Amino acid sequence: MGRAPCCDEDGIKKGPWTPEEDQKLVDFIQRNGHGSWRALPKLAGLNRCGKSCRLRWTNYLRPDIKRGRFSDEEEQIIIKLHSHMGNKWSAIATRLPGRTDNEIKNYWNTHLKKKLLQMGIDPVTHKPRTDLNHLLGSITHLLMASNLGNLMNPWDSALMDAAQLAKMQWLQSLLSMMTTSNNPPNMEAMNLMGSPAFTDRQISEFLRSNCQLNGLLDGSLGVAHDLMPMQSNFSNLGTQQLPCLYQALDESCASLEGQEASGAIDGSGSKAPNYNINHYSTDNNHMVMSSCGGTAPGIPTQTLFSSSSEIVKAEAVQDHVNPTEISTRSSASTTFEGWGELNLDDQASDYCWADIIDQTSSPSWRNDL
DNA sequence: AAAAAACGCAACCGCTACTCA
DNA sequence: TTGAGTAGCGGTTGCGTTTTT
Repeated sequence: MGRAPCCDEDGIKKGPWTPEEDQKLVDFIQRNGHGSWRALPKLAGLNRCGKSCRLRWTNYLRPDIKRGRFSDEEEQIIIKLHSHMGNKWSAIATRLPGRTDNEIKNYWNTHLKKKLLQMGIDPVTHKPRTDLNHLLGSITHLLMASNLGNLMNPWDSALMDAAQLAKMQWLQSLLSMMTTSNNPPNMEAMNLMGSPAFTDRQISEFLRSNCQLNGLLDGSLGVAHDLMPMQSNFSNLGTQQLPCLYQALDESCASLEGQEASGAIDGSGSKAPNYNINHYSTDNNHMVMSSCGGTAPGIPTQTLFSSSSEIVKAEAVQDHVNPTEISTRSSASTTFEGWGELNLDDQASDYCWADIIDQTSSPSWRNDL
């Protein structure tokens, strides 16, 4: 090509438009039409490039532009059209009179995308989010809650009831199966998880027969087995309540992934960690384990390291835990303040369970492993 | 009350497609 | 057919505003 950009001349103004410039542009176009955009600035007495004038006119000054909030109907139209067309903003804009492609694009990126994510819908594919990463995130979220709760009093079965304990143990084992090559998924277990209703006794039995043999769980499993089995009908949960769960998960993961390691990890800073949690995620074919320490739930800092199928050998940096215990331990050596903010029995937790069970019961998920 | 972080939007940048000589 | 000029598109950035700490 080699053509010089239209706006690289010296002295051409850039940036926000002033009301005076707007008025000049509007007056000129109303009198003469825009004609050639390249010639327009000179003719209109504007020290702007033609491209800038065109954008200002089409995105802001055009008289038929609709201002204000997008209606629910408009939102639905955008979502529907985007599911068919993707990021074809100009094509979408032709179906929404008075809205510009730029406005729709901005609205999509700042509002609708988040909205879909919170509804558990992938904004790119417009299908439910069922990826393995997300599942791991869900599991990790619950494990984090589990670990934090146990720090308070790991042996108090009144506070960590049988159902909760069984769930957490099961999660640990599930995670191990997903991340350990020599522990292929147990089909019996998968069938159990896929059933519409199962009891904690069933979960407990499964754990006892499968996981303990593999050295994945510690003796605390018996607590769950010996207490009254509570019926857990996870699959009956409504999907309309998923948004809050996904939001919580996203926020949780974002806070984990966005933080840099700091003095809080090694204790050199003023804020020594008073809790520790582990976060697992996948990075292509590698497991990534994040060991996190912080002073309050929701704002952990992290150290990141990865190895191929060897997370159990990864070093637990900040609390010096025996590496072989990483996948099974349910408590940390340090104290934790503010654990009460994490309630394993809240609705979000249950929806998370529904999500996990739903996903792990599908044949495709098993194949992924 | 001040500082920091998050948010939202207008404008810009770079690329591609189209037109025309 | 080729290449210059132009318009349009989608991604990204910068900055003012709002919210949170």
